[in-house]
Amino acid sequence: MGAVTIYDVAERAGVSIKSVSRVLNGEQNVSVALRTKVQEAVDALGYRPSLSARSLAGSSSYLIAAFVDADLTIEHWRSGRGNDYLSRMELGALMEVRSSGYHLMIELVDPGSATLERDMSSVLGSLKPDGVILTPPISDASVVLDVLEARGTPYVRLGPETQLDRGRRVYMDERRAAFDMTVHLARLGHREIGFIVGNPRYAASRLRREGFEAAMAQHGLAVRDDWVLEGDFTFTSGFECGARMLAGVERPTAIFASNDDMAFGVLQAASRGGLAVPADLSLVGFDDTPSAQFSMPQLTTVRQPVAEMAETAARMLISAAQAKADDGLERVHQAAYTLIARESSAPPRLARAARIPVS
Amino acid sequence: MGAVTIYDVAERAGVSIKSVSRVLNGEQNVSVALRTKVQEAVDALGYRPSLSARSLAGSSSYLIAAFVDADLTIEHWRSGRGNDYLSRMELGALMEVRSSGYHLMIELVDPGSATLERDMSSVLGSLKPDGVILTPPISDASVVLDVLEARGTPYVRLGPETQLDRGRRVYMDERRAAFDMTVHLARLGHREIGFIVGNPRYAASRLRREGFEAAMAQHGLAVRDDWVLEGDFTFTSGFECGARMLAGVERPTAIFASNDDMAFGVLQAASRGGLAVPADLSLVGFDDTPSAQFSMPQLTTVRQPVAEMAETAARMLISAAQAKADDGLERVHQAAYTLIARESSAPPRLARAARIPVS
DNA sequence: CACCCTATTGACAGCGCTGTCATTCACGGA
DNA sequence: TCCGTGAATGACAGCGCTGTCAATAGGGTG
Repeated sequence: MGAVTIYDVAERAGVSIKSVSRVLNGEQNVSVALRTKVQEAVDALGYRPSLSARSLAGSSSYLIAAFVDADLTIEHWRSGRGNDYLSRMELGALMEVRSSGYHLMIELVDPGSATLERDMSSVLGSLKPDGVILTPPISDASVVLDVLEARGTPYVRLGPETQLDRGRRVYMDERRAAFDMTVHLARLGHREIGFIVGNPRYAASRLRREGFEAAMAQHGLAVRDDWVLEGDFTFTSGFECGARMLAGVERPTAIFASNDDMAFGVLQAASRGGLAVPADLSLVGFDDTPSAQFSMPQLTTVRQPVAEMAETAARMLISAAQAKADDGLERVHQAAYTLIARESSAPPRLARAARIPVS
Repeated sequence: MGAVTIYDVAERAGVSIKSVSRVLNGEQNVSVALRTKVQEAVDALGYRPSLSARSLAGSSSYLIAAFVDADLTIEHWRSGRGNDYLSRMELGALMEVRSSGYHLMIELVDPGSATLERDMSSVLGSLKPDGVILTPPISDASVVLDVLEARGTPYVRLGPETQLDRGRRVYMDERRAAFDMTVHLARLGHREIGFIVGNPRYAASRLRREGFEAAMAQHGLAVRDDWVLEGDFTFTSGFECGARMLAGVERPTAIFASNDDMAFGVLQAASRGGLAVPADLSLVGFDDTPSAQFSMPQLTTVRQPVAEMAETAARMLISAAQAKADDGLERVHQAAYTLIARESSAPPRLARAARIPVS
């Protein structure tokens, strides 16, 4: 009943199990005749090697694990909301992994756990993954890197900020993307630009802010303290920051939120305050969440190619697992972002008067 | 170096490996003294049994697989968009699986493949999962059910429509939810209600439509053919259907889209046509995607507890795997939906004249 | 022709567990 | 006293592969 083993294949092909194994693993020094015989038997029987037997006997497990922050996941789980980043990451990893005959396993990691080191060892010990993908903010958990290195398990960090010399990484130039976005606003004619910072737990928050500030400086624009507010990447925090920033007599003509969710919060706040976007206020975000295309107005934002990045990460790990020598392999990959200008950003109204809401 | 095996534990505890195994698996007839000794050694060494060895030697693999439609996934992957349903499903499954020491593996299945049967056998053969969660539209792929049954692998179908007697299932009463939503509109005073059907590939599309029609009938409202349009669950299709439905001289005072994405499409179309929601048009969706809270107006919709459903599914599978006898286990579970009334639905304007856009 | 090499194939041990069967021991009844 | 019984533990054989090492067969060389 589907329980086809290597013995069945060997018997049918009239060869030893080792030869079957050789063909399956594409080893050298296998005659064409053998290869064909085995291949035929494999096809006829619909044989697929058992993952567990392979990983138990050999040095590779054909498994790639993705480590995801447990807190973040629990938070999403509680709120009943999906995680777009995670989902896109997975899609990418899945596509790559699948085409190479590997499997993907998602593991939750709690970087705050007192027993983190032990937890990690346990997971790695019981799974023996050939490679691990670290997603933010795990990418920067140095204990995790330590354990991984101690075990010699190859890993790729997605969007890490610290200790950039450790391990492999795939990242996007967040700083420059934020810079570009700010320039986009400046070019439209905005001089009074507000900024909403993201969750300090994520490295990206700092980078985006830096990019913003650098661009402002370069264009000779003042960064006003009361127009740089701290959010935490949630809609609610965006709403609050937006409301606060727009409440004053003086208010920015454009707001750059560190992510789309917060931008939607600002949009809501603006609309409550009777301000039209982009007529009265230009608004831009970051991430290109699905909603960015559905919102009214559609949101100008930066698209991060998360799926592609995960694909690259998976590919790096798989080639690392397959290569005998560890050199000559790509260790760092920078992914290209895209600034997507949609409806929510436009030139500011020229007359100051015009900025007073009609109500 | 983390490579702790059962032998190490046995040695440290001064017992046989079999005893360690017994304690680990909570078998009967184990003295308290033994249990404590072993437990101590396990803790001290930070031991975790190897997944592959366990699954190779024993009858269970501690693995739950989720089968996901490959086409759908590829589509999402291409568009660079995450999959909210999938993400929520995973979160739920992950939480449950994790608390029981199981692992979750996502596998893509192409139900249209000519070699589907073989593919399935291969995957099941190489993974040997203790249970499988089927997501729509795989839940209704009878070949998949066949193979699963032939191998005796327990499975849970999420939201299946056909062959309801097969396997276990966790579902939501889509029909009744759509019924309730329609009643919600009728109670607000709407008599001219349009409907946008979902992708025919999904069973839910039919059920939602039936619920709509039943409610209309019960309230003595006419279902107009030109106000029931066929979409495919995408924003674009919603936009098109919406535009078409709102273009005529006569147009509905409310539109019920079979999912949120299409509702957003309608919203866009309405807004292009100068219609305000909900003043000129009430609009409701289905799914409660994240955007539903961020949109303006916020969307009235039905929340499907996907994460909970997946949790339940995982729990069913795990208890099935652990139970010796297969009886007395829950095989069918109905999840509760929630109708979330937000800003996008309101009473229709009374005067017909008022429905002409001000432009 | 003896001899060394390389290409090809097979035999076999073992990876770290679980399942099966055997062993031991204490206890109770005939 | 002897035997049956059940509880507690251990010995050992695999699960289905891969890694290692041995064996065999050509092929070229001096």
